[in-house]
Amino acid sequence: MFDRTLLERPSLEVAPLLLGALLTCGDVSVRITEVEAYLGADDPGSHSFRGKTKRNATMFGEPGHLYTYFTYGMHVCANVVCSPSGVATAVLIRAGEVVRGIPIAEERRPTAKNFAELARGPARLVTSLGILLADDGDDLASGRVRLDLADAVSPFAQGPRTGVSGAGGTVDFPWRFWIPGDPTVSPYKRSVPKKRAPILDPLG
DNA sequence: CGAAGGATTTTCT
DNA sequence: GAAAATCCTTCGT
Repeated sequence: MFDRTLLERPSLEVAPLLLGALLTCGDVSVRITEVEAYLGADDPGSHSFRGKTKRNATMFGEPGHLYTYFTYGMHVCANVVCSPSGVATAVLIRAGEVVRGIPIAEERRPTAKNFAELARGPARLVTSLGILLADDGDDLASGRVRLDLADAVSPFAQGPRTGVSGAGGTVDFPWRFWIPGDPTVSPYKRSVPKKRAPILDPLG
């Protein structure tokens, strides 16, 4: 099931609807367990904050398309474009559970020590599925990468977004959504980071 | 288990 | 030229 009208809403409303949904590329499918909403004008952490560029053009287009981007010199991340054309919001897919094509995913992610690590983390999920930078802009209803909202009904938890540095990371907004207790949700940044002050030794 | 540092290149200032 | 919506390895407890 793919309903584009659901995705025409702002990413903050769409994000929880994606939990439990199925993302498929080729012979591998992932059940989405963790996402983050990215807004437009009011969100310094969003790629679309400073207007349209060559990289983020897909975010400004029709909802229900795939927005992929290259980051940290080696990683690709995947988003679902939300909001009507001209309004740039999107939901970053942060983690999921591989439910089909596990042997293929294991081959692509040899460093994964167990099934939960196959797609735990945005770049890992993209690697397991085999999503490419070239898939940017694809229609999730008919493209190489597809989204199925059929089972997207799960209880969800909500908390601060993670991994966002710069201006967008100085304030914690509850723009991250996940399925509580799921082993595939990123463990290294919790909903309430410990964030202890560094322990200083007065004697040096 | 947690903290810290390196890898590596695109993008925008 | 600096920062970046990350991941992996290593080292310490």
